This record gives sequence, structure tokens and C-alpha cells, in this order.
Amino acid sequence: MSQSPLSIPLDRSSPVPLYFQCAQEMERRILSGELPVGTRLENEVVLAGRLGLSRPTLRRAIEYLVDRGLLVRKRGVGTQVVQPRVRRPLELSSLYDDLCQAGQQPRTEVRKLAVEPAPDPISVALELAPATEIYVLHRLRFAGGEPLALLHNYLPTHIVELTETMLMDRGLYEILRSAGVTMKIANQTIGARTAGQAEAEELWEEAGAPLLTMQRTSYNDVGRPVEIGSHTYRASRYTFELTLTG
Amino acid sequence: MSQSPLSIPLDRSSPVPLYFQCAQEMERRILSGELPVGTRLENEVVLAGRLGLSRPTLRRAIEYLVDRGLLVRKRGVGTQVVQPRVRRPLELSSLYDDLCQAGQQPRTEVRKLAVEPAPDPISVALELAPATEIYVLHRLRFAGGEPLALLHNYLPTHIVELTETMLMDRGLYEILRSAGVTMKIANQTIGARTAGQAEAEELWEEAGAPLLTMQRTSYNDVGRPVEIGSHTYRASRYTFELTLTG
DNA sequence: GAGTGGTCTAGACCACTCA
DNA sequence: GAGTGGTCTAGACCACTCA
Repeated sequence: MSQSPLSIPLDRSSPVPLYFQCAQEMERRILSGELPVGTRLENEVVLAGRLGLSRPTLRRAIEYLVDRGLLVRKRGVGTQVVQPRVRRPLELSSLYDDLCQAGQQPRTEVRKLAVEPAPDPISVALELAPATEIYVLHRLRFAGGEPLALLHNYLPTHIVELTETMLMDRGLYEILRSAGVTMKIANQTIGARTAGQAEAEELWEEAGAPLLTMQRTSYNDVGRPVEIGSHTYRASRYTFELTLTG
Repeated sequence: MSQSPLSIPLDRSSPVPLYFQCAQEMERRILSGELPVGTRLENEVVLAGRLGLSRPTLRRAIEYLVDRGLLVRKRGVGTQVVQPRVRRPLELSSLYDDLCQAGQQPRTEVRKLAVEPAPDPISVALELAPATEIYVLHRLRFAGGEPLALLHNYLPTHIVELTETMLMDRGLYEILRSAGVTMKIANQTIGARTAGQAEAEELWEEAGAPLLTMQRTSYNDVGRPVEIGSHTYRASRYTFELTLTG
């Protein structure tokens, strides 16, 4: 449990906040091993003085790293580097982006893109008047040349204009984001069932094969629903990974 | 979008921090509807003055509610009440506690409780020397009189002493917590498969029935692994619900 | 240009931990 | 009792939003 007199270069002319510059540099040193697991930081008052920051600003940097699971603080004891365990702090992410990042070369077939009156459960969940016209979207997502998932989505028409071309090149979340729609929160339900004949054929599986299912409703920054997804994944090729904190 | 001159009673002699008293009272008013969705708070300087708090303290209260998805802040614009959408901010929770809360009367059958040398993948994941002795625990969890899940767990022996009796009455997480073990973070992988003959019988399903699977490694506050779980749920009776934020 | 939240300072007092 | 993080204050200047 070594101590470490930390020195961090800060650029006060940068638009990047000082607490964030500080946090990022500390994160880099922890992940690179320069600050090994078990290292104890100097106390906040001394460290703030050394870095030329006020204590609240330093505390904000430390808080950021505590939230991300890289440091632990104990009152009366001190602040210590811990083994980072977070895969990712469970962000609102899109399958398309995840596959891109994993180098899986996603491809999308648009099976249906229509504007139709919303069925009752959908209009209720989207908080629209009954039978309001909405986008109904069916896609088949491929990765590495094989089908991975059937994606069904329902969206109000007023938030974005969708075309088949843009849906082939990009994930739905990215399209929404670039249209200025902010997705802030989503409720998901993950379950499993076995494949029927039709979807088995679409997904190159046998009837009775295990499938992962995910229903999701996404909400924007003021809590209005912006999208419903009802997706089906081949269990043989897909799992959900998540990190919980408590 | 009404404005609201907020007045909150604060007890400065209480050990509960002022920012938290403030946040909890605001949360109560939002959830009770006294502060309806869309309400705009006064600006931070004025509100801090009205409440008799410094602005940083008020900001800390607001931050807490922003994190929980009850308020949104926009620079240059203001702070506004939003529709709460969080089922729960995805905590590290135990199946046993969840079932209790849902009034499902969980029951546990302990199928195996043994101390055995750890197989290689387990000792690696628990960061123990090869073949270190560990607890191997198999349980069958019932809810509402029917089997719900097969629970397999692996734990180092030095962190807690387990007996069959205590495992029948309580969830594993509660036992660990009351033994002073803090679970801080967990990585989970959720997947699906179909049931084999043996587990189908244990779970009162047919062979080939869909099952949800969850592998989990839990870590304590300094990032040491404390438990591995490998669980199998009846897809007909169980789903994972979670709330994502971004 | 008026109003908003975002960042930052330089202190203060306190509760907790541990030898 | 020495050392630590937790809370709180009363300011300051700034970037952003919107009419």
C-alpha cells in the first residue's frame, strides 16, 4: 500500500474543467498501472495544495473516479486505488454501435418501414392518442455475415423522419441522436423463449432454438417516451453484459 | 410550466446532511405530485437564498435528484421536474430480497453445501491459488410454491461461514452483508438456452423449455472477488428488469 | 442583454478511524 | 490525539440560452 506524491499538469486556459482534467489524468495513470492497485493517495488537503486546486475541485475529480469504481474513499482512513472491475457502467447503448466497436461489421436489412395507426398498447406506452400514426419498423441485424437479431421498433412520427437508406447505414439510436433527440433513460425487460418456425428461418436457427428477448421503452430528457423496441436475439450468438453497482 | 416558490423545513441539529434533507423533501413532493411534472424551479441563487442554504449545498441536493432522473437541468434555461421513469436505478440486489418485496414468499432448498477444491476457472475468477478450498453451493429457489431458479454459487471460505440452516431462511447476499462483506460491484452476463432433462425436472419444465441464464462475479469495495453465481431461471416465470441511463 | 446553470476558490467545522 | 474524508459557506467569474 504505497503512498504516491501525485503531480498533474493542468491547463487553466483550456475549456475542459480542471476537475475533469485532473480526473482523466488520474484515470489514465490507474489504468496504465502508474498508480497500481492499493496505492493510497495523499489526503485531500495536501493533494489539493500540491496540484494547485481548491479542495472542492479536487474532491469533484476524486468523486468522479469513485463513481467509476477506480477509487475508494473511507472517512478517517483515506483514498485508495482499487482494481477496476467495470466493463462499462451500463450505458444506454445501441446494438449497432456495440457491434461496430467489437469489430463485428454489422449489416441491417430493413424488412418493413411503414407509417400506421398505433395499436392500443403501443399508443399507450408512447403516450399518444389512440390510433395516432407511428413508424413501424422491422429490421434484421447481421453481424459477421450471420443474422443476429430481429429488431422491431415503434416511434412517433413527429420526432424524426426515417428512410430505408439511412436505416441501412446507421443504428436507430444514432439517427435519433443526430436528429436532436436525446435518449436519457430506458426501461428494459430481458427474457427468453423458444423460436417459432418463421423467426427460426429468419435467424438461421431451428424451431425451438432458445432466443433472448428484450423489450425497451426509451424516454428523452424530460421523460417523454420516444421509442419502443421489441427485439429478439439468437441466444447462441448473443448475451447481455452489464455491470451493477450498489 | 408553472413556477414554484419552494419552502423546505431544514433541521440543522439533525445528523442528516442538509443537502440530503433538502433532496428527500423535494423527492417526496415530486412523487406525491405537489411538484407536478413540468414545474420549473426557481434559479439556484434565489432558491438557495429562500431555503437558507449556500448555493453549493442546494446544487448538491439538485444533483442528487438529477442523477435519480427526477429533475433536468439545462444551462441558460433552468431546472425542471420530469416524469420519473426509473423502476429502480439498477442496484446490486438479491433475488431473495426482490421476491420478498414482491410478496412472493420465497423458499430455498439447499441441494449441496460443501467445501471443495476450486476447479481452475473458479479459482482464477476468485483470484485464489489453484485448488484452494471454496464453498460450493447449489440451491433451488421456490416462489409462490413453484420452482423459479437453480442457483449455483462459489465463495472463498475465509469471508464467511455458511450453514444449511441460515441458507434456508435468508438470501446469500443478506448473509454476506451481515457478515460484514460489502458487495460493491458485479459483472453479469445474461443469456438463454434450452433445458436439459435433469434441470427440466428440477424446475418442473419440459426438456427443451427456454431458460434464462445469469453468470455473475461480485466484488467488494476494494475490488476483490467475493462470490461467483451461475443461475438458471425458468423463462416462463422470470425476466430481468432494468433501467439504463445515458 | 438578462437570466440561467457550470466551475472554482479559500476557507470552516465536524465525525469518523486507528494507533 | 493525530489524521482522514464529509459537509457547508459566501462568494467569484464564466458559458450558454433565448428573446
